[in-house]
Amino acid sequence: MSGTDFQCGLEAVLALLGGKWKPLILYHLAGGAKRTGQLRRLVTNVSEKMLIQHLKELVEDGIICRIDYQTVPPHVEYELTDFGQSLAQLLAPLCAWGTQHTAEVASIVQRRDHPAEVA
Amino acid sequence: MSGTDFQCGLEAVLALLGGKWKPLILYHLAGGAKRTGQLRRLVTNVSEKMLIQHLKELVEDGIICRIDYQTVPPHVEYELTDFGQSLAQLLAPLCAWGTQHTAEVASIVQRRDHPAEVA
DNA sequence: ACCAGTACCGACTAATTGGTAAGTGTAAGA
DNA sequence: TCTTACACTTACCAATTAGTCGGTACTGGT
Repeated sequence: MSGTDFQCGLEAVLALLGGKWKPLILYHLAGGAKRTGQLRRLVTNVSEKMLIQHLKELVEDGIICRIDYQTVPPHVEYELTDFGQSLAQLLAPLCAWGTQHTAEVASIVQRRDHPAEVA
Repeated sequence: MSGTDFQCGLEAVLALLGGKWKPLILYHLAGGAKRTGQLRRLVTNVSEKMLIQHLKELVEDGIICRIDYQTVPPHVEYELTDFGQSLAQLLAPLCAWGTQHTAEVASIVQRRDHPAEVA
């Protein structure tokens, strides 16, 4: 046994998308190729280190590909592969659900921070 | 600002399902109420501590509910709430994708463990 | 009497993950 | 010339997350 056997497809997906920002990166890349700096601004709060680290992992996993324009002030873009596309499309329903329940989720998360403040 | 503002619905979902085993727990609970020991056996590799911790969080977040039969050798069951149901249903497509691409994902994950062993 | 099992708690430790801050080399703009 | 920006790296530290082990209160089987 190698830990590579998934008891349910969910685990396979989780193995690919584990990492605080990966789903967000995929989401933004679903709208087309972006360069590094663009992503850093789109995925607010991500540190440069984590962005690049996750980007590298996603490239290694064949989910996105890196396009280097070989110019001297560097210009690099990232784009979803077909595999990544199919994965990114799965996120749309989650995103929609989250948008619908934003208020509910926000109040749940707040309740976690300030415990029992209600009557 | 409180960190409770999501730039995309995805973050809301992630706020609820962050935790190594939560998606798996929801998945198993989608098949009906289960008692603690059952879940511990279903979600293989989970430690008792993590299971219970996640279960508690999910209860606090209103995603599942705890049914205590008040018997003396304790008997407790966990069941999805309506809210949790709607969340759990989102996981089905992910699970299906993972099942379809199991082989591909498995080889990707292995490539991460043993770096460059190929010709 | 003793051990196993139920659901759960708490202290302590280990591993993973995330974050900060600095530096690289080049070139365009002020 | 001095600063900014590009994409990225490295070293180091903090926070989160997970895991181990032992204990609780009770009962049923042997």
